[in-house]
Amino acid sequence: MSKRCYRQYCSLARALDLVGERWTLLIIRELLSGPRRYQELLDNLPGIGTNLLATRLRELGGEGIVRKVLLSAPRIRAYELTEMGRALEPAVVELARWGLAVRGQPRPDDHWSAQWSPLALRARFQADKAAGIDAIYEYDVGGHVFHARIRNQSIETRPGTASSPDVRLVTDEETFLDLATESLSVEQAVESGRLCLEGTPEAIRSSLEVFAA
Amino acid sequence: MSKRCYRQYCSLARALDLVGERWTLLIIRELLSGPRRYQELLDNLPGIGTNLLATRLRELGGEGIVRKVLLSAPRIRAYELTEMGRALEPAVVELARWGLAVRGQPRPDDHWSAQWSPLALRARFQADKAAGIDAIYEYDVGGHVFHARIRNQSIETRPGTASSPDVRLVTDEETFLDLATESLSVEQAVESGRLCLEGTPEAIRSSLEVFAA
DNA sequence: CGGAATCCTCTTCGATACTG
DNA sequence: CAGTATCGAAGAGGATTCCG
Repeated sequence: MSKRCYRQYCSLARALDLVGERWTLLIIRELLSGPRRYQELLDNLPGIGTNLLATRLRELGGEGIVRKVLLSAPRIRAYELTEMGRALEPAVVELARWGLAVRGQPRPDDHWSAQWSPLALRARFQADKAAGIDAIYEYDVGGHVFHARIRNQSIETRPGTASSPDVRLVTDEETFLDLATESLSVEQAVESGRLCLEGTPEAIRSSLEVFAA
Repeated sequence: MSKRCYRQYCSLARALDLVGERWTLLIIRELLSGPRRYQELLDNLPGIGTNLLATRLRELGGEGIVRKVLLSAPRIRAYELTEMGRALEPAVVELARWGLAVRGQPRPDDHWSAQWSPLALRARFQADKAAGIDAIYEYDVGGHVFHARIRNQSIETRPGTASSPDVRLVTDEETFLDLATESLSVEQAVESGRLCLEGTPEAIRSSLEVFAA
């Protein structure tokens, strides 16, 4: 009757007992950028099936990884990560970092969302190249705005604008994807007007270098 | 007829397409400690079912994550990680680190193996407490010997003895497990003769502190 | 209308038995 | 010892229906 599990006293096996099932870590990925409503999750997880999403959310709720909340303003129901859920972030980032090397090029019917940009940036972040950098970079990818704070050779990302970013990067979704897949260089993107970079030349250089392939 | 996948251009989703299926990351965990033969994998993964192990190994082989090798001396077949496979280590460690907080106590029929001790140590390793430490610790857990090298606030573990370790820790499997679950303190274990620690008092103190809960 | 539970089909899993 | 074959059980995916 109870959920399938590995029956091993190993912290990896226990972690996988809780979040190792199909779709679970992708749900966590969605919620890592903030509370989301049921329909938003369905939209960004094409193929999941409504029953499975409901089941996963219930399980994650029971395990204390996700909780239901009422967003203020328009009081609508949504799901958000608990502290235990947010603690999965390093693991998610490391998996994504590994995935970078194996992901290849997009396939014709691959889904893609600008909401994944913060995770993509964090996966590409290279701590060793960030020594001595203390800066805030703001990104606007087709209207999805977020910013990253680089400090102590680590990175944090948050939704929304930053108060006084050292660099602002504005582009559309297609260009950002082209940059991510390295089918377009930053120089080409700027020259063709598809990418706008604001900041001192030195700050811009740093902001690109810490994510260099 | 190809394998089930998420059809998302996201490096996390791609990673999970390759290693997100049931048992896969546990197979990787086993192989992270070195080449293993088919039967060894079956023994340490109770419940996996021989067909599923064969299927996973075939898939991982096709993806370039695992390869078959012939061990020298007695020429026996075994499986080992490719470089791409070993690159999963940080992700596995981060998942295990998260699992530490949620794993609870062993359940009656949980399987446990001393071979998981290196991973357990790495999951508990606290980089911030390792500043200034450059040392080698050797562990003998019921005859399973491995050593850890701490340097630059990072840890590496390898099977076998070290040439001149700063600390040697010798214990039996049960005691190591009791220490891991924190149902026994190091002091109690030493007093009762279940744990033997060799090294200078300062080195011993450090060797415990970097893994402190 | 958004948020889920139900139903049904297909795939995967797990256990055992079997083979090179 | 290293797998393959088989089959019942459980899980996944899609459409539809129900609930508020």
